[in-house]
Order: sequence, then C-alpha cells, then structure tokens
Amino acid sequence: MDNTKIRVRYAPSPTGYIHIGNLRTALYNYLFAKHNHGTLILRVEDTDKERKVEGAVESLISSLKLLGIEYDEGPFKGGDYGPYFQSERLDIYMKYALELVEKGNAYYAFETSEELDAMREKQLADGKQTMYDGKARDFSKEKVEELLASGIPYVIRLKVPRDSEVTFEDIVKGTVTIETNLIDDQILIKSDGYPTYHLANVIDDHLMEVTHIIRGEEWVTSVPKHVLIYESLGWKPPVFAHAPLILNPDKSKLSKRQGDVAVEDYLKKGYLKETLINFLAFLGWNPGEGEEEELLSMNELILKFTLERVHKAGAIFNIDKLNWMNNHYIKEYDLDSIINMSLPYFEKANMDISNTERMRKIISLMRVYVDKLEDLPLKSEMFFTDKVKFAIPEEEEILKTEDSKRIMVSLKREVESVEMITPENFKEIMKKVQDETKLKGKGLYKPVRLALLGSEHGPDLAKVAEILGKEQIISFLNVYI
RNA sequence: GCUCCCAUCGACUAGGGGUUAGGUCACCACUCUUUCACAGUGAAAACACGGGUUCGAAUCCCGUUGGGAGCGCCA
Repeated sequence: MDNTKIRVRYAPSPTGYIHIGNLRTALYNYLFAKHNHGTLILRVEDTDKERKVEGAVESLISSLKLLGIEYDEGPFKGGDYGPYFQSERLDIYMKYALELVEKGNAYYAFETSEELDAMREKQLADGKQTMYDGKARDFSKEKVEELLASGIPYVIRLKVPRDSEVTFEDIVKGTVTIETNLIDDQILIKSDGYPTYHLANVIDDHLMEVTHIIRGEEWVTSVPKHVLIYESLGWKPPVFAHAPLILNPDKSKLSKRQGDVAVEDYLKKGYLKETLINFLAFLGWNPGEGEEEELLSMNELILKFTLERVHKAGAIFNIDKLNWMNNHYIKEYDLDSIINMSLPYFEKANMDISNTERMRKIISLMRVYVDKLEDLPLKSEMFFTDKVKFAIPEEEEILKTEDSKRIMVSLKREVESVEMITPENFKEIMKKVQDETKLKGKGLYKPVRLALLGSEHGPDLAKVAEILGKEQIISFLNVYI
C-alpha cells in the first residue's frame, strides 16, 4: 500500500431497513477508515427505480448515526466528490459507457427481457453457464445505426474478451482467477438509460478515488467483470476485501424467516448499540494472537481492526452469544441511561412509571435478569400488580398450610410495626418472624416469597420488599390470613 | 447444472511443520446466596476424510466429501 490517503465507501441501496449483514459491512468500512485515519464515503446506489423506497436513505443514515458510525462524505454532508446519489450522476455513467463502445469494449444489444429469460432457461436446462449468447457482439456499424434509428429499446453490454483470464487480489480471499469465457457480457446501461450496479460502481469508485472496496462475499463472483471495466477504461482497480457472509443456523445466508435481520428490529427490542457493534465486529473478524478479550468498545475496535484479520469462512449468527453480550452491557451500563432507555418499554406495557425513585430501584434490581430491555417489564411484573400471579399455580396450596398462616400473621404484625420498609429492617423483621415461628430456611422463605411475588425464585427478598412497600406487602399477606 | 469460495469443540474463533490444540458463548458440576440470577472455580467438548511432501502434518500440496455464494435490463 502506498501512502495515499485511505478512502473507503459504504454503498447501500435504499430499499428499506438495514440488514444485519449490511451493518457489518458498514462497520468494517468505518473501522478500517478510522484505524487508518482515512475517509468513509456514504454513496447511495439508487439506480433501481422499481425498488427504491421513500425515506429509506434518511432512516438508514439515522440508524448508522445512532450506532456510532459516522461518514465523512456523502448525502446531506457534502464532499469534493459528489453528488453522492447515483441517480444524480446518470450523465457521467452514460459518458463512460459511450467511451467504452467507442473503444470497442462495449456494444449495443437489442434483445427483450423475455428473449433473455428464454435463453437463460434453455441454458440452465442444458446444464450450461447462463449467459448472453453474444448475438449483437459483432453487428456491423451500419446495422447498429439502423437499429438505433428505428427506435427499438437497447442496452449497452460489456464486450468481455474471449479465451483469456482475469485475476485479482483480495485481502481476505487471496488470489482469485477466472476464465473470461465464463464471464457474461454484462449489461452496463439498461434500456431505461440507467446504469447497472456494475458500471456505476466501478465508475464511482474510481472517480471518488476509493482505495479499498470492503463488502460482503456475495460480490466476489462479479469482481472479474468490474476488473474488466477498470482495465477497459484504463483505470487501476482498488484493493478488494470480501468479508465472509453472516449465516443462519442452517448455514444459509442470513435471511428473514429464520429470525430478525433488520438492525431496527434489534434496536427496538432493546439490544444496545454497544452490543450490536461489538458482536458484529467479531462475526468474521477477531484481533488474534494472544488477544483474548472479546468485550471491546468502538474505540478499541478501531485501534485493533485490520483487514488481514478478517476470517474467510462464513459465520453463523448466534443469538445466545448476542444475548449474553447484551446482558453484560445492560449490567455494566450507566444506570441512568438504562433507566431512560427502559422506561418506554414499561409505558408500552401500561405500567405506572410516575414514581421515578421506585422505577430506579426496580430497574437497578432487575436489569441483571434480562437479555434485552424489551424483557424488563415482564420480568418486573410483580411490582405492578395487586394480585400475585403464581409461576406454578399449584404452589399456592403451600400458602394454605398452618405454618404458612403463622408466618403470614407474624410477618404482618412486624411489618405493621415499622414506619416504612427498608432492606435492612426487612431483614430484621424476617429474623423476628423466624424466632417467633421457629421456622427457618426454605420452610420460612418459600412461603414468604410465594405470598409476595408468586415464585420461589427471584431477586433478593429484602430489596423486593422495599420496592413493594408496607401497604402492598400487608395487602398481599391478608389474602392468606 | 455451471463457476468461484470455504472447512479447528454444538456456535464464534486463536494457533499454523514438533503445543497437554488456547479463549469466548451455550451445556454440566461445584462455590457464594434463604431461592433464582449475577460472579468465581472446574469439567466435558474440535483439527471432515484419503493420499502425498517431511525425521515429524491440524498446519504445506493433491484429491474426495461436505457446505456456501453467484449465475437478472436487482443491488
């Protein structure tokens, strides 16, 4: 690598939500750019009029920002290489396409989509590589003029040289070689005058002086076409780095059906941005050699990230580990932030959050128990009900025994005797109840737990009691006296 | 079907000619705790297979098998 400034780009098409895989690509570009004090370009690849979704660009940018991925050049931000929407660069693509035709590296073709579909089907049936048969490849100049003049729709195709091969270097894959006879005469300009991804991508990456193309592995097979375009235009291709795919548990490419793939879905469920970034960074990359810490912040990732350490094989998206990591961050996070982030989930569950001090205690106590913020209200349900719900309904019977009654009576009297419940005095109360009833351990605590929170298991009883408060405790006890 | 890519515990991965093949998640046990969770300690768990090369192969080479991606006037 020479000492020119590193320039990378994240080039999404605005077709809706951000896929987890795309976020990982954006992340790797960001980490690589920051690590090398380079520039991250955001370029919107909106050359498919059919699939374009209104508002997708804005939501994409705000999601990236939320996750801490900031680009240096791009929409709404500017830069010296704009415009950054491909739909605003149409004349540029046409100019180069024409140049390619002029040089004999591209040609006009006149088949309809239907004709091409039929051709493909036949090739598939014959067990051949599907590709354009090259009929229009060698049309005479006169014939092309004539057809063009007649006004029938046309496309411009790349004239791939025959009987040769293309080789390119990829930082993660190594050297990849492919015979040109297997490369399709790719369409460069569609009949609507828009460029295809392949053309627009190559031209923009060159014009925007992109030094490294970092993207998902699904693109490797089209690199030879791109290299051919670079060469035909007399340009030097950038360095390629294709990151391994993120996989479903069945090893197919990560998709809806087998779980969430939209970043927004994870955010909505209360996965923290730190978790998503940290987790995704390690899907296909790791700092290696003696580095055993896996809990890394964005800044630490920037410091350690290199493309050479990107793994080759696909990585399964393991929700268990994601959950573990999120639980870790929820526990470690600044409590006030967690409270602010959690409150909306309680509101959504119609729980009364007006008592801020109480909410603080609840969230502080319960956050250890959840994998994602979304689960907090359900886990905290016992603090928002006036009738205890039993985890195991049969266990309510335990509260109807004589011993239980004695406990309830004694406990009620002690609770009534104090001004207000604190974790400390509740412990003393329990001690007194123990002395009075001569019951201890499970025999004492299980009934109390059941009466107050409906389950034998759960957080520290003294803390639960404090949150419940004197009145609530007495009302729960009364049920069994 | 064709082309390209890939292959270490169940998952993510470290290592990369001589290692007790290491770590993290999950699983199991123990400790802590009135309980659960957390935390801590420990256990179990892998080099796909077959040939080479070599004194020596998980590591290099070839093949097989398995898996994935791509094969659009989508990106």
